[in-house]
Amino acid sequence: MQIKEAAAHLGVSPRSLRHYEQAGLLTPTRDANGYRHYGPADLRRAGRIRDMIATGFSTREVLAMAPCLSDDGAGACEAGLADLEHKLSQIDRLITDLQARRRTTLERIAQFRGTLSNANNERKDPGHDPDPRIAVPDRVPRRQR
Amino acid sequence: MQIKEAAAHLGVSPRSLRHYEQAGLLTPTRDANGYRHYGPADLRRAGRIRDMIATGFSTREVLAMAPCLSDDGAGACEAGLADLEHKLSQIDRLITDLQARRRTTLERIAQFRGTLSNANNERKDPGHDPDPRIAVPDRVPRRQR
DNA sequence: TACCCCCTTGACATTAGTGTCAGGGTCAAG
DNA sequence: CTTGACCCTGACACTAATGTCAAGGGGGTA
Repeated sequence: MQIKEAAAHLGVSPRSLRHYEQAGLLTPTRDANGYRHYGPADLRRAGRIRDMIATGFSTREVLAMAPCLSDDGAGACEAGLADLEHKLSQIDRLITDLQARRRTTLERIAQFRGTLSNANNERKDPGHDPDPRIAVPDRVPRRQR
Repeated sequence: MQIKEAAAHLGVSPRSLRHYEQAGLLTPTRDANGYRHYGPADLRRAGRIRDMIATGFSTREVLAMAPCLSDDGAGACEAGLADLEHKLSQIDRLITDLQARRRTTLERIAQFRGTLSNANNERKDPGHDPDPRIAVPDRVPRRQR
């Protein structure tokens, strides 16, 4: 599969695929004419990279846990595991918050619609009090290099 | 609470807080001397913004769903809701993938350790075959402006 | 009062991801 | 053989997030 088709499948630009490759994250084979060839494994890997990038990882960070990215090889993944779990917890926190906000928002909308449909209902918002806890992620000013 | 303390609580730099403010995401009050004052609501909001940014949203995207960000007000949030659910699904996909990869990685490590502790065990990796489906996010080249 | 630490705004620098273009090759269809 | 649609590399541009510095003010404490 050539780069344009692979990019289309992944929903990214060919430019981005080349960028991932340049960052050392992806190494598609080359056809005799020098064209990049993306096999199924390359597509899976690229999909993971694409998701990582889309979720706030930098290519350097992804590279740091590259061993965890490949389909095979349980090798030197321990190093990246900490980073991975750590980012996972960050994302979990956000997800939880997002879902909570989504729930309360839907409730508000439902209530709003209810208020509209029988306007004489004077029930006030009970105040559902979002979790006031401030989650503190570790400050990593910018990956040293 | 002044900016330095707020930033410390949130795990970001004062510079970033000013940046969020400049992007129209946050509006802390000002003390008589002109210093920014961050109340609990400001901290909660800033925490959400920080998480959004850390998870790949741009300030423009966050701004687009600003109504959904405040503690109160179920108002014009519908517009942002689509974006929000949409990104939520992206994140869900990644989370699922990450958790799956984490599971299999842990399995590999466990197996590796097992292989080490009794080296005469010649059992091969059964090949757990990660989901080959390539999830395709919608291609949004770059938010038009 | 002097000192220190915090604050303000504004400017400039850096980095990452990405778009886009130029100059040139591959290859299949007409 | 020409044409059109791909591909390649390399370069330049843009944007967003962030760091950092300069110039100056606020305010508590020795």
